[in-house]
Amino acid sequence: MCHHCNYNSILKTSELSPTPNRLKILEIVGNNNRPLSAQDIFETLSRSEEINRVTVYRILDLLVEKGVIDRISSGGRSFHYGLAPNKNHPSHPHFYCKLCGNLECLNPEGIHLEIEQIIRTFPGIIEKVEIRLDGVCKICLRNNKKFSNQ
Amino acid sequence: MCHHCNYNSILKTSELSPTPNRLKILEIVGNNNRPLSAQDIFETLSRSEEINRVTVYRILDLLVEKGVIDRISSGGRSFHYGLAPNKNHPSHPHFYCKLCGNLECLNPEGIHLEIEQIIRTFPGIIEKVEIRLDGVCKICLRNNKKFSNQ
DNA sequence: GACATTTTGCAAACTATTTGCATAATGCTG
DNA sequence: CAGCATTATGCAAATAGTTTGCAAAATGTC
Repeated sequence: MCHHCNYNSILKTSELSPTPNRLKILEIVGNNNRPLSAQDIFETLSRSEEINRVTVYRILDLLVEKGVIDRISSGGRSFHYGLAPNKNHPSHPHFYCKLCGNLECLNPEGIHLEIEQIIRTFPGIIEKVEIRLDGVCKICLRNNKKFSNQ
Repeated sequence: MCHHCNYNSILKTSELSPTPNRLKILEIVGNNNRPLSAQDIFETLSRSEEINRVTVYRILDLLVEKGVIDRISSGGRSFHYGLAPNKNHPSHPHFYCKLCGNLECLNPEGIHLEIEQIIRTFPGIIEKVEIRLDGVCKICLRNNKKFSNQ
């Protein structure tokens, strides 16, 4: 969730004209506290607008390409999208619940990743690092006897 | 790649009867130095055997469920599969090349992940941690002028 | 206002994976 | 070893998520 971002100017500085659709999709991604799937975004937007699913995919691709948002592996079949790390939003790990399929953001301070050695010695280019924890979330744990005694 | 594993006994201790197909799939996964997609495994196996793609998927699901192998998010659309961490194979990060789509294993010693605080305070169950670096691999870097001056 | 460019929609294709159901193989009991 | 239950596999079709091709609509430019 971002209260410091001017989405309009983010689009402009990324060489993207701020069309209504782009703006709305970026707002949905940015104002959410967890990475959303294309389907999530499509459904959210469809509640107030007429928009085609393909348009959502294309805008998401554009935003990823320009580095405005990140495409995140959910642990399930679909990609999820969240604001790319910047000064207001430090890079952070995610948690994927294998039962309900939800993806949530974890506190960036909880994790210390030392990776300099790899970056220094890796023969290619490293552009981003993704850390994901998989398991069962609090809610599914409560609803699921099977896991409650582990 | 595993030279210390007796796949047959791994299957048995996992309550799985060591059918020829299961054994062959586990061998392919275990003897490879990078996580493979179901398609990779299917193609490899098809060179010597008649096997159905669905059987490959089902066996992979079984092996994941029993904890013999890990299902790894590749960064692309398909899942990849590698031996689950054990005493011979410490958990390690992966690198995904966004150009060629290959996934490779990185040295486990290159990365230090401190995660105890999260594990201690997380209200659900954490079963596994996945670290993936994304970028452009050495080979694609060489073949791709576009990236060679970064 | 005419023309070029960009953005969106729609239908259809495509990739990876899963499901349902039938057959084949295997294991167990007497 | 026959009969039966269980497990493993195959095949066709369905599904989920995403991408592509092409045409229409919207926008920007002179």
